[in-house]
Amino acid sequence: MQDKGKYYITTAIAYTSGKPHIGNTYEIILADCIARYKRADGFDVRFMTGSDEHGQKIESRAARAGKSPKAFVDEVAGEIKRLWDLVGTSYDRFIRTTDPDHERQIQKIFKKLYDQGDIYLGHYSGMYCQECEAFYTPSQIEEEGKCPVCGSLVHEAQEDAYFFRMKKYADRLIEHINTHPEFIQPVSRKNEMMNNFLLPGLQDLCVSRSSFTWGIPVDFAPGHVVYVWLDALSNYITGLGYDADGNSDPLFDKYWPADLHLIGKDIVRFHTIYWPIFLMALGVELPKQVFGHPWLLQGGEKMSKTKGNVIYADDLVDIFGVDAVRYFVVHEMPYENDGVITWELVVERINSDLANTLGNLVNRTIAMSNKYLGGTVKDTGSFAGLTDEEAAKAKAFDEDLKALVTAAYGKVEKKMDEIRAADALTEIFTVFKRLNKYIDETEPWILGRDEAKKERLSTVLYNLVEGITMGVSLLAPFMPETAEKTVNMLGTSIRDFETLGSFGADGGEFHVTDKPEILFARLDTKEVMKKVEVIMEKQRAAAAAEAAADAAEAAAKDGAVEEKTEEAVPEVEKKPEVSIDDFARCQFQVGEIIACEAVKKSKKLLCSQVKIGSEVRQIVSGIRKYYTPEEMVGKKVMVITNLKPAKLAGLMSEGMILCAEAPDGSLALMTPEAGKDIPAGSEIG
RNA sequence: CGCGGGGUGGAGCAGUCUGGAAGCUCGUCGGGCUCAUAACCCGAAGGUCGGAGGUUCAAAUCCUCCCCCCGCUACCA
Repeated sequence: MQDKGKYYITTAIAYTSGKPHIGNTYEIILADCIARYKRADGFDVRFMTGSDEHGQKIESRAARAGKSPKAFVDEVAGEIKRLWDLVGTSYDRFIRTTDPDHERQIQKIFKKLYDQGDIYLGHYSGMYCQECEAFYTPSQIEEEGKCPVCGSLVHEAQEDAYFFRMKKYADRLIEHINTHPEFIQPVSRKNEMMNNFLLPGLQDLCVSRSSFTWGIPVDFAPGHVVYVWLDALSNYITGLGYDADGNSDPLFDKYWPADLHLIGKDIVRFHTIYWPIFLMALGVELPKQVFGHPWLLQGGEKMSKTKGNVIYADDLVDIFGVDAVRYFVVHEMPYENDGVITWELVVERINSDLANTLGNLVNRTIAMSNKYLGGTVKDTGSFAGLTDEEAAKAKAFDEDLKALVTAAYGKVEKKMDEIRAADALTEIFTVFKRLNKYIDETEPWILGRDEAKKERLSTVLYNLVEGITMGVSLLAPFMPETAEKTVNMLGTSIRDFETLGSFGADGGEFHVTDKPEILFARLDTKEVMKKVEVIMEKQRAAAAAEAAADAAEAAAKDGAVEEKTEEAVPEVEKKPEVSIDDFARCQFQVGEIIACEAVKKSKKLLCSQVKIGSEVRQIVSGIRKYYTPEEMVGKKVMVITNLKPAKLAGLMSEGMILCAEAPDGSLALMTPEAGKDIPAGSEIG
């Protein structure tokens, strides 16, 4: 095979705070498809992925689990690696930021940057959210001191910290981006980076922390650990044996700079601004390209545990098999917009593309080869037994078929060069669709009835076997197991890409198996959904347990501050004991809702007129998601009536209608027992 | 005027940068075929490309204004 040089591809390293879902796994699968494709295409490929294991969040998760941070990340990294292996990824190294060689290099890099004046000591102050591991400006903080992102409490924090002088390199980076239009992909991201960060002026980046200990120690500054981005991003070079003192491993010299950093669109900024600047400071070449891929959404929404709609790779693989999952995620992801996954969509794709188009094609080809020719097909080149007219038609069919099949590689290559993997798959499947059509054109079952046309029949089936083999060879990087199984059944082998330009490169005779296996059986959505229900049920239970633990932890940390938690089981945070007098200060009464309408300016609020004894009060409630204005009217509800009035979405609210909140967040009104006629205004106590 | 992403035949999308016959997959309907996994092949119906203006010989594509949907943000007593 011809040598096209080296190709170094990386994925983002996964954060070891929990199990990655299929959206995260997509990135690894895509990277693997590219890596396998490049290998097959003649490149010397190095493919690296791994896990990001430091930080305060992990420190506290570990503490909660009663484990040391190392034991905790060992477990999670093991889980991540298991998933990556499960989907068949062919990485050359799975790097962990806790690997000793990585840690040692990070310390040296930090020292080097400090010594040359790129890093300086300063201090950081602001409101800090532990859950997000981020500081927020006062304007971002919600009332009650909550984090704008995750809603947990933020703390006033100040700490000594080392900073990196970003401005120093900004002009060089802008120049680089302008002169290398391929550097940031898709291009829309490039404009975002330029307009939002680079052109307004970069802020220095905090690169150390002293408020927690689970990180790589800064060796010359006790109490400081290296903060996430310098630590995590550097994996791309430490994983190749980069050495800050100039004694890098030959691997580094060979594979760096990276040809492609494949990452999610949310971390484009770090990879196209901070990472290149770090490299400039180190005097190391910049990566050639950063591709920020879109997200895979569950039915149009982000996957979240509290919504209970997370889809995991292992569950998908259990039900559909590895290759079907790989096919789905790669095929379904558009280039720039987010893709959608639902269980139903997976079934649909598998049935139409994998079972009907590919599986059935292979099956019918093998069946006919056995039925008519005893399993041996060969290119006879003969049109014996055909009329001149039939022969002419036959020739035209063959030529048309061969033209399409031999052109496929070029088309796929072009798509893969642009990292348009979904389009590449589509190109490959047009080959299989064309082959199905060829069967109808040539009608082998009719040829099979006439002994005189047997040679032509053999050629037809040979063309099919050959065409499938060529198509499947292109498919192999995406669906390795399927490709292997198919060529085994056909009695052929996976072809080198460089042979795909000509038809019949591998000889003129094949022997297909007499025991064909169904590659992809058609699936019944209902059957699949039954299994899915079981999985989702399990997941909800697990999420409930985790959320309860989170809530407990938050409560322990913040003291008994009242907080609306999202726990999924009715394990409610305990409040401090109150005296009967405290309780007696609250006044609860029965109210009857006499009118109710949705609040225009809000999505969540209902505005009710509530009759309480002789007065009518206006109360605004956040229950629109669970009750319509119509069904509210006439209900008798429990109201706290001496609550200080407040303005909500511009409307006065004089009191609060009490509800019970179920684990999933849904609400139910508290109403007097059915059958007892309690007048509106009655006191509850 | 909070930020961002969208609105293209029943569903999901491509096409928009670089104007030039509206395309793909699924579904529906009709036909063909019987080798095959009720699969495969052919054909048809179905869209004023969110709306209104404008530029142009020509607009899904460029310009202006407006409407709607989805995230984020805020209200959730």
